[in-house]
Amino acid sequence: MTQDDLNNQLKWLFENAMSGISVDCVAFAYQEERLKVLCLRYRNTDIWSLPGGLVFKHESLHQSAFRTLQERTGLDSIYLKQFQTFGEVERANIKEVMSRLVPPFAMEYFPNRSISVGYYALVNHREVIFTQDILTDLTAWHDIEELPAMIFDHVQIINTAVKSLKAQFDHLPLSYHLLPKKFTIGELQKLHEEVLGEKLERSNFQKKILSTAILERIDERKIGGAYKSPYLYRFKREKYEAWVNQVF
Amino acid sequence: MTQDDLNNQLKWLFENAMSGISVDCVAFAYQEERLKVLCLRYRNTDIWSLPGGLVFKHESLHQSAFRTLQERTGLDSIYLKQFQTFGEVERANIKEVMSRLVPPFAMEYFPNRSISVGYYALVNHREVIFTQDILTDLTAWHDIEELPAMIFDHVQIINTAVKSLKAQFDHLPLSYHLLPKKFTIGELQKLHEEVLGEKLERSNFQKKILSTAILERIDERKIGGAYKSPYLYRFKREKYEAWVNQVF
DNA sequence: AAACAATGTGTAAATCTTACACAATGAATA
DNA sequence: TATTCATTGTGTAAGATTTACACATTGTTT
Repeated sequence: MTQDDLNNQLKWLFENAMSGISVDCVAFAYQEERLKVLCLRYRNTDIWSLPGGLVFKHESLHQSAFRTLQERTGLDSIYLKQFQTFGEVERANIKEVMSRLVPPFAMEYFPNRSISVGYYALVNHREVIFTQDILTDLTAWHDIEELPAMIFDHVQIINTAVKSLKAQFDHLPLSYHLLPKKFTIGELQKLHEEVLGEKLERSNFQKKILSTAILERIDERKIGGAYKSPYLYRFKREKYEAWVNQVF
Repeated sequence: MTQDDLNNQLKWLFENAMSGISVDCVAFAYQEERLKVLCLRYRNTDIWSLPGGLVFKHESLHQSAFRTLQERTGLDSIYLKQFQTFGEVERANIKEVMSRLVPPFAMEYFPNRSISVGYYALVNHREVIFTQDILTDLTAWHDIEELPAMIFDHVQIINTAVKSLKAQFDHLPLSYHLLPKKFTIGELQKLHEEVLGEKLERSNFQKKILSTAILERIDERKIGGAYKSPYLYRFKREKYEAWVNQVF
């Protein structure tokens, strides 16, 4: 990677993208019974950021968010939801931060102010294959309670995304995107408790979930766990898709 | 208004505002038992649009939405809520539409594509004093079921705003912004029915509303109505403000 | 003065939520 | 191998909330 390469890449990017606007993605995964967020580390620093970037002139906001995450994770099925746009004047001290992350000659490309459209994504971390890019050298899942130092207002963006996720989680079968294909009701309950931030009563949770009939029991039990082996379930494709179409 | 005036005004505007991004406001009012939206008519045309415009380099998105509505309505107390950002590539055929609304020389200022951040507002139409600007000659309330021909995707933006309003109306005392200071439970119920799009059972509605204790009964009855005069109520300031602070 | 429709209040039925009980299961323990 | 035991699956009663409807009250309408 030479200086010319970076220069050409940035030049091309800023010529083909809209100015003053970017998309940031809060990609959630459920790993080791905790909610995690996908974060990127800038090369040779301990400064992190959300995946995201400029919007090409020929792509929609949604397409931009999808492309960004696809490049990072290799996934081609990602649940994406726009949740808020961040437009405070001082939200991103671009010049100050970027002067520490890119070579001086590249600074001319960055604007004084940028507005960020926030999307949250739900992904199955088991299917993710990370890819790095020109500016970053590490991609990692971070517990939402233990975030690293992040640029701009990215911590605030994450916190807002968590609130939106909480608010919508009850109504929608969002667990579909976070759990493995087969799972137990206990695992599903743990996920709900983690997202909602409160304990749920086991037997009532089971009845409530099963009464929606969106799950189907598999003729197979979870082995290797402690004590009695619970049944495994999976989402019913028809039911799930009916819901997707209903809410658009 | 000379051509020079318009030219100077547009030149100044595009120099001092961010490019490629705008704010559009869906201002709701409750008038004659119907939900209405504030619309603007372009001079010498029958083409309408939402109030909104470019974001100045020194103002936040929220400030921009507030300024726009304040200039139009004279109000200095407006409930504002960002609800969605619209970023489809083809959402606004700017060149095509603007060529019919402004003189040819002004066309150079308009970009090919613009992203719109949508805010909905709740206003008390009784306190509104309309003001026109350089491009528009009429400001009017339109029933959300009978919208005029509008530019770009403004009809879609309105429909999305209505959905957001519906989704939030149950949880929040939004009626506060739409009703006069004093009102009857019957009037409040009509408003709820209009927003939610369904009939509500009278006596249950009354009990539910009063059980929240956010209203206080005034020692006064509504006169001039048909048959028995109902009590008048108003929102309790403490209760309402407690809620505002709680939700931020 | 009587009729009337909207209003204020009450209540029982139906539904949903919550709390807890208990037997079944199969891994853990001895 | 037998016993223990935490987890799981299911049931049920109490409590809370929602829904439907009844009825007396009120001030206008006739």
